[in-house]
Amino acid sequence: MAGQPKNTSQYVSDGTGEDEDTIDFEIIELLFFAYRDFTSDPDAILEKSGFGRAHHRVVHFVNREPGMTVADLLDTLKITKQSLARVLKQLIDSGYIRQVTGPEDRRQRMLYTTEEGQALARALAEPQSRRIADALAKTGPGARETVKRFLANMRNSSAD
Amino acid sequence: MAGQPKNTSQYVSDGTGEDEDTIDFEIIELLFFAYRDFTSDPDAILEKSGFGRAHHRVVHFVNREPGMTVADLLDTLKITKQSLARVLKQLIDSGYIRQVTGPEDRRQRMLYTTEEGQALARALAEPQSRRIADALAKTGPGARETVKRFLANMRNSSAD
DNA sequence: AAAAATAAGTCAGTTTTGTTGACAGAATTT
DNA sequence: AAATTCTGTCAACAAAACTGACTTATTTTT
Repeated sequence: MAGQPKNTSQYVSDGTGEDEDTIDFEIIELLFFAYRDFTSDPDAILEKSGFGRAHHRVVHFVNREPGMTVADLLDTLKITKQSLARVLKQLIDSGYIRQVTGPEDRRQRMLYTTEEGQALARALAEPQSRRIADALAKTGPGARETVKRFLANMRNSSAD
Repeated sequence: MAGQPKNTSQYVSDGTGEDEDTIDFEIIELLFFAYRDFTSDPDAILEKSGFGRAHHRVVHFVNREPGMTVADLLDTLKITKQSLARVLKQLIDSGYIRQVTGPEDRRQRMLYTTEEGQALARALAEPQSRRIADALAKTGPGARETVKRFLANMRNSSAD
C-alpha cells in the first residue's frame, strides 16, 4: 500500500486541459521503432570500416552536398565543432573526405567525398534504401508522396 | 591533380548492378531531419529533471506497458542489461518508476510508473504529439493511416 | 590601416550512453 | 540435485556528445 507518492510533480496539470488520451503515443512509438531498425541497417558495414554512426552521417551529407563547408555541416548535424572535429579528422586521414580551401573565402574549407567516400556512402545507404522501398511498396500506391510530405512537415521550420 | 586515390575500395561494384540513382537518398535524409527535430522536442523538460534521452525512453515504455519486465524492456530498447541498469536505477531512486516482484515468476521484476512517472511521460510526449498532429494536418486527410502503415513496415519483422 | 568579426582548428576535461566480461543470489525448470 | 533463467552488480572501456578557452588565418568593418 506504501510507495505511491502523492502527486507533487511539477508536470501535472499544466493548465492546458490536455488529457492523457489526447497524446499520440502510437505514432511516437512507431517512429521510435522505425528509426531504431532503420539506423541499425548499416552497422555491419560500419563495423568493417571501423567507423560509427557519427562517421556515417558526415560521409552521407558531404556526399549529398559536395563542397559544403564545415559550418554548413555543423548546422546540418546540430553538434558542436569539437564533436565534429574528431570524426571528420578520421575520415580525412583515412582518405574518405578531402578538403579544399574556399575559392572566394579562403577561411572556409569545402568538403568533398573521395571516390572511396562516395562508395562508402552508397554502400551505407543501400540497405536503408531497400528497407524504405519495401516499406513503401507494402504501404500501397501514393504512399511515397504522403510519407515525403509528412516527414518534411515534421522538420523544424527553417527559422531554427 | 593529386589526392584522388585510385578506386580500390571494398565497397565499389558489389555485382548487383545497383546504380547510385537507384538509392533513395531523399527519404533517408527526410527521416534523419524528422527524427532529429522530433527527438529534440523534450530536451528542455529533460534538462529540468536532470535526465537524458535514455531515461525518456525507459519512462515512455514502462508507462505505455505497465507491468513489463526488465527483460521485456531490454528487448524493446535493444541495449544491454548494464546500460539499462544505470538509467533504471536512477529512475527508481528518484521515484518515477517502481518495481513489483512477479506474481507468478518471483524472479521477475514488473515495472510500473509512479504518478510522477506518468506525469513525466505525458509531459515529454506532449510536444512530440503536437508536432505529429501539426505535420499530419498539413499533410492532408488520410495521411495518418498511410504514415502509420509505412512506419510499421519500416520495422524489422518480429523474427529479430 | 587598424580593429573587429568570422571560419576553422585545437587542447583539455567532462558527461551520457552505450559496450564486454565476470560473477552472485534467488527462483524456476529439468 | 543439477541446470537454467532473471535480475543485479562490479569493473573496465569506448563512442559520441558536451563546455570552455585559445590560436591562426582571413575577411569585414570602422
